[in-house]
Amino acid sequence: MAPSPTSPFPHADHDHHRCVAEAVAAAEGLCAKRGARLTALRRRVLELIWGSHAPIGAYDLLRLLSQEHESAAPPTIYRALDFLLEQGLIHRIESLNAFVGCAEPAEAHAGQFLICNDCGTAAELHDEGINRAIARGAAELGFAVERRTVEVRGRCPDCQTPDGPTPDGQAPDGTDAG
Amino acid sequence: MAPSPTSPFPHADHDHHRCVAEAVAAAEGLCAKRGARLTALRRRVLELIWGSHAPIGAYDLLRLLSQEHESAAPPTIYRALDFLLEQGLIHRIESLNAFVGCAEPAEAHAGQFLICNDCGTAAELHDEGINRAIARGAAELGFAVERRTVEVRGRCPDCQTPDGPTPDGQAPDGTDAG
DNA sequence: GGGTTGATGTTATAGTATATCGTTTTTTGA
DNA sequence: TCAAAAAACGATATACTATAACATCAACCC
Repeated sequence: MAPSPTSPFPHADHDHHRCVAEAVAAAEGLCAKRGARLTALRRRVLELIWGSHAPIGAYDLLRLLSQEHESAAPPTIYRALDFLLEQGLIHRIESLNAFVGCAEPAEAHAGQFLICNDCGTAAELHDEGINRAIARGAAELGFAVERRTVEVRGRCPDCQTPDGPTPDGQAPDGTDAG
Repeated sequence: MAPSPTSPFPHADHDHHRCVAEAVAAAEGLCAKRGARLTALRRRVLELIWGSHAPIGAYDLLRLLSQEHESAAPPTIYRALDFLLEQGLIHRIESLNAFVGCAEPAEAHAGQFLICNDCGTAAELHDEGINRAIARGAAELGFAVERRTVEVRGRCPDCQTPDGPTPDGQAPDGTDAG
C-alpha cells in the first residue's frame, strides 16, 4: 500500500525550507495567542529541530546552535526544549532521547510515532483506534491513564522500495540512521 | 474498581520472595532449554530486578550489586542487562531508563506497560487490541512494523484509593516514585 | 528609580551508556 | 589431556544525556 498524498512521511522533493517556515509561523501565532514568549533563541531552536527531518538529540542541537551562538551550553538547549515541550510545539521521542517538531501544535495531545530504522524519519499519528485500545486495556485493570507513549519502529514506505531509501534519506546500510 | 485476582499489579501482601524465586526458576529453565548461559552474575542481576517492585535503573542495580560483588562496574551491569534483554527475561522502560522483569519470558513480545506515577510499579500487558490498532494505523501509511513501545503513565488501582498508595508502595507525595 | 519577573550566561555536576583492552573461564575438539 | 577458540568478566576510560546552582541581563510595572 502506497502512502497517501497526506502521508506524514516527508518526501524527498518537498519544500523543506517552506515547511520549516510554516511550522515556525504557526508557533509564533500560537505563542502570541497564549502570551507565551517565543524568544529569538527558542524560535531558533525550533527552526533547528524542524530543519532536521529526523528526530534530533539535544547535543546535536547544541552543536548546531553553537555555530552561531557562542554562549550556547547544555542548559541553553534544555531550557528551550522545556519551553517548546510545554507549549506542545515539539515532542520528545523516549526511545531515541531525541526531539521532533509537532505536526499539530494547536491542541495538546500525546504523540504516536512511526520511526524508520533506515532513514530515521518519524511520522506522527493521531490514531484514535490506538488511543481507544489503550483506554480499554487500562480500564480493564482499573488504571487511570494520564500520559501515553507510543513509539513504533520499522521501515517507512520509501525505505521498503528495492532501491532503498530516497536520496533525501540516509544509506540503506543504516549509517546515520541513529 | 479493585483489581481482579489476576491483575498484573502486585499487592502489598503478596509473597514477594516467592515471586522472585519463581521468576528466576523460570529463567533457569528457559536458558537451559536454549543453551543460554545464565551465569551467577546474570542470575543475581535478574533477582535484583525482580526484587524491586518498580522498574529499576542500571546504576541503582549497580549500587545493590556492589554491596556483594566488589568488582562490579557499569559494564558489569550493562552486559548482564544486554543478556537478559536478549533472552527476553526483562524489558526496558524507555520513558524511565529503567528495567523490569518480564512476566511472560517464554515467548518473544513487545512489552506494553501501565506505569503508576505514585508507587512506580509497572504492570505488563499483552493486549492484542492495542497491537491490532497499531498494526492498522501503520498499515494505512505503508509502514512495516518491527518493534513497538507502549508505555502508559497514570495511577494504578491501589493509588486511586482515598488512603493513597498501599503500605508497600511509596508516599503519595511522589517521593521515591521516580 | 526600584522592585519584580522571566530569560539567559556560566560553571559544575549528576545520571546513563559504551569503547577498549586485558584476564579468566568455559567450551570444543583433536 | 591439552591447546585453541569462544564467551564471560575485570578494569579503566570516555561518551552521551540532563540538571543544579548561582550570576547577570532585560522587560515590565508602579
